[in-house]
Amino acid sequence: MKRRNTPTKEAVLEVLKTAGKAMSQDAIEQEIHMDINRATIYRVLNRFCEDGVLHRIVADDGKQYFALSDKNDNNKVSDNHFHFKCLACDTIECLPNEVSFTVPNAYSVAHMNCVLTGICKDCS
Amino acid sequence: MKRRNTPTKEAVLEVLKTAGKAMSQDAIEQEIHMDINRATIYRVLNRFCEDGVLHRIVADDGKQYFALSDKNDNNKVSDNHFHFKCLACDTIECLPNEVSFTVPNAYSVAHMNCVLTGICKDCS
DNA sequence: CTAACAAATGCGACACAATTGCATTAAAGA
DNA sequence: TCTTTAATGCAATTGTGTCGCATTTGTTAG
Ligand SMILES: [Mn+2]
Ligand SMILES: [Mn+2]
Ligand SMILES: [Zn+2]
Ligand SMILES: [Zn+2]
Repeated sequence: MKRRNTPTKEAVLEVLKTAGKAMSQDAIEQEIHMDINRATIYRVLNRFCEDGVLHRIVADDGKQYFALSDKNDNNKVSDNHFHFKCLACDTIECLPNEVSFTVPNAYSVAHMNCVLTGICKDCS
Repeated sequence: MKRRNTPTKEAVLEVLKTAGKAMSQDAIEQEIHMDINRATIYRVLNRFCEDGVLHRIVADDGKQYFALSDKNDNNKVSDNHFHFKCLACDTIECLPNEVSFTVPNAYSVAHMNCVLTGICKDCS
């Protein structure tokens, strides 16, 4: 079960670091200058999510997008921030703003997927 | 462009009213005791969303769920509340709690899709 | 009540995202 | 260098949602 270092892993991570925004599998594949199989990219992305290196955002198009995770002090993944999808430039990004919520009694929240849609700073 | 009343429309609405929670197309189809085509149900649901009768939630499984809209005073649809997906009973429901957010300067928000996941009151 | 128009439906095909089984390749430690 | 098994490529598969087109049916005008 120990993870191995592979060119694919590094390439995927590099693309996401450079982009600085959330990306889908096909967007990543386009940016990678290597011929890597679709399924492999998905597997790499899923493993990164399991390991807390990335986090997954599901947008209202039903597609999965992936972005780097900043782990906090406790090495715990935090997906507790809003995401923003721009209707103009079609970019999905992590906002710094935390999701603050209250839920009715006896509900407990394990994780969240919150996407705001509108016009981003670059397109306004 | 004027809408017509059909048995399908009424059946779909009835199912959603009775359920009192968000449902996917296939869940609705199972609950309807009529043989209605998949595409037709989708078209009915889409029309209801256009008309503000329903609103659409995209969960983190990438699927669309539909729930009744309470229109507010101005007859405007409000999807600005949290949704909750229970990991135990697999139910998706509208929470009464509003989504309050702040976004960085020059961002403008048109709509939102916020789903919290965890354990609901019935399952805790 | 009937005819005419167009909205709604059924059916099949399609598009697309994501996953899976299985044979093959290659990373890492001994 | 050898062994182990994680990672990959490929093809097939699953699943959701949409679309074109012929047909049906709700609505309204006459
Ligand atoms: Mn994020
Ligand atoms: Mn809702
Ligand atoms: Zn933008
Ligand atoms: Zn529950």
